[in-house]
Amino acid sequence: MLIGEFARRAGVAPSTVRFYERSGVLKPPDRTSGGYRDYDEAALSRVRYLRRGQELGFTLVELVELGDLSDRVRSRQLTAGDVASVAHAKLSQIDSRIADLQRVRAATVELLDAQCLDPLAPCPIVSTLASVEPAFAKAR
Amino acid sequence: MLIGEFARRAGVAPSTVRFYERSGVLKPPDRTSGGYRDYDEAALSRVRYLRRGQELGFTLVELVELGDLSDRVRSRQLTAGDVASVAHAKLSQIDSRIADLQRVRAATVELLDAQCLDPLAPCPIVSTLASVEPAFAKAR
DNA sequence: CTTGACCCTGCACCGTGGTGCAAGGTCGAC
DNA sequence: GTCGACCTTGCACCACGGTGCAGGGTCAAG
Repeated sequence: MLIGEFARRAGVAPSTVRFYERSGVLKPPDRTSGGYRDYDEAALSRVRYLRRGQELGFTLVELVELGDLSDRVRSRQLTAGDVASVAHAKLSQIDSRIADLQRVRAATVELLDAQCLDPLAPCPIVSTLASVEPAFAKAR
Repeated sequence: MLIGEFARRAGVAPSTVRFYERSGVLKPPDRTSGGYRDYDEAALSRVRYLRRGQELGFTLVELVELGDLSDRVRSRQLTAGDVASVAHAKLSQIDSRIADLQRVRAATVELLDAQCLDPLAPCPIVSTLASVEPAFAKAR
């Protein structure tokens, strides 16, 4: 499969596919006799994995690391303990992100319930976001 | 309050505060007689609001728009319907983001339960991210 | 009246995640 | 054999969210 069809099926631009290769997050495919990139289904999964992960807020570097991690697990170069500690850390990150979003969601529902339409009350979304201690804000 | 103390209390670097001003997301503060920026508590809330929103994945532009929106609601320049349609759109965005994260969370828990330690099975996180149709992936 | 901590402006630079373009090569159809 | 669609490389450029530095000013303490 040449880059045009490949990119279409992956839902990205050909230039993005070349960019992924250049960046080292997608391994260089085989080439046809004419020098064209020739992709297989595995490469398609890889790109979909990257796109999906990006949508969820992971960086390309994190996605590469995550993939490497699961590779090392499969090739038994990693103990269960190694994985557990990485997974635990990731889990608490994800949990606090979900909790944050649920707070914003609740504030949005409040907004929808027209509580924010009272010109004297502060917008619940804005005040939810504003009322945060610096120590918390620093935890990025 | 001068920029140093202000930045410390907001949990950001002074250069970041100047950047926010330059970018138009933080309104220029008063100046002391010596020409120093002189911040008040309201500015502090504003920066905390921006940082918090950024953590939740909003861009600076979105946060400015959100703030403007709630200002216009308070000054009655906007109808309830205007707000409702914006809020509805935001709500479904937030909901699908939460659902996505919960899927990744479930996959991470699976990983923790050592299901991924079977060298023959695919890592549930990686496969959750990879098994996505392009139509879905395009919906950004 | 100097020293040191802090502040000012302007400008260049950084990483991340791409997009666009020029100049040229490949290939199937006509 | 030439047309058009597609591919190649390399390089420049973009938006975003900053960071860093030079060259200079302000101000309180000693």
